[in-house]
Amino acid sequence: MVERGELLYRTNEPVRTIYAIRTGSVKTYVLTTNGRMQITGFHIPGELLGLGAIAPHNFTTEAMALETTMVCEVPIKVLEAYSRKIPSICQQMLKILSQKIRDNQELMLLLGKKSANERLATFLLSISQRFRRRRYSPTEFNLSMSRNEIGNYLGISEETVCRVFSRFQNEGLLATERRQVQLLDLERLDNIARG
Amino acid sequence: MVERGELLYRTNEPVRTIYAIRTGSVKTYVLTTNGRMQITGFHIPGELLGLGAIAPHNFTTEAMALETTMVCEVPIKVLEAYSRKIPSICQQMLKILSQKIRDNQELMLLLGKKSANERLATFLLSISQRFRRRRYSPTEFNLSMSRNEIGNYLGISEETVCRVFSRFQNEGLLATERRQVQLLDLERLDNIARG
DNA sequence: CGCAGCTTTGAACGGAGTCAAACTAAGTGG
DNA sequence: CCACTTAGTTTGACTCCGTTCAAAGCTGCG
Repeated sequence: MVERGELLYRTNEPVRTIYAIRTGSVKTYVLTTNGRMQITGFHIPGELLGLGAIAPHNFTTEAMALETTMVCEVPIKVLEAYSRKIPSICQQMLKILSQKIRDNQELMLLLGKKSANERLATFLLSISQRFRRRRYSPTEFNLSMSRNEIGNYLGISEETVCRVFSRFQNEGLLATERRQVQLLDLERLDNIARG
Repeated sequence: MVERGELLYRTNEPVRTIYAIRTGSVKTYVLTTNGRMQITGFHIPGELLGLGAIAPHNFTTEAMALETTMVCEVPIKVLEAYSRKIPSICQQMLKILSQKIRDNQELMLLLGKKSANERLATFLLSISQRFRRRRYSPTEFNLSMSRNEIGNYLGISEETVCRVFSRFQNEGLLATERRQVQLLDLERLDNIARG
């Protein structure tokens, strides 16, 4: 159980456990030597955290709770014990790391090649799809992260995030009241996201 | 043996073999549905290609030779056979995927948070370090990729790449004649790269 | 030689950043 | 319970970095 703003782990810390999110949400990010931050992911219940650092043995990212969050901690020792008994565990872990690589590739494409409109549309649809998979409403949800955090993640300023939200609202693509969002035209959002 | 411009593999193709580069160089990239491209890495002798796609079983990136390149192909079957005999192979693969995730995190930081100057300085120093590790000169080398490809990788236009090269040359940080580069002040470049 | 591709530089434009200010919601403590 | 504080959101005005468009120069190859 961690409160908003608390860290699950920090950069360079040895990896002792990995985390499964039960409730709440978490952001992960990397830091430059001079303190700049790039958020690399937002994580919701059902997702695993920390596996990406399992081979270097030290965390390369930091994880902070966006709200009160319940996590299930799995000690590395336990994981190793299982993987000796069941070799397919290693296959599973390869699969999870592969998925992470693909997610990162998508984010790089966004950061390197997309406009502000395309970035926010992509972001909202990605949230929508993850909620759909978990049987939450894919069109009406509450964002647990601030405009600032969205902007950081998407590589744009928080003001630009606000402006794009306003534009989308004026064009009837969505309705938003602070962090409450209702997607009104998924198809058109999809067209924008694809560029 | 592949010639400049030839593909080692393409997106969605099933993964039958992975590749070790012997000589030459290769770029890997992801594509959007509408054909935009983001280069995700340049690869030099000694590096492995294709492992990132081992779990989804289909390539998510494409790999193209930047020049005449010799690769050693390792069939997945062989890899699997070994990994049944030697479990530590799986650990090795986890390590390689972890490294790839860290590389991608660094690139995301660059794409999301760095200026054009910082991007090119970071890029040149990264090349420099990789050459140093392979016992090539870390200060004098020949780039195998075009300005256009550098720009695509760094998320800036080819013209901006040219302009930053010119700036750096005027400030005595490096000397460049087309693709031949000589780094003259690693320390100052490092300061720029850190931002 | 002549062409095609790559590189370089200039000029003008524009999207997003920055700075600033008004507004809102949510705490917090008296 | 309410005044006050604080964090977050929104909008406007201006600026600037990097893009785009255009043109000229260079290089290597057929």
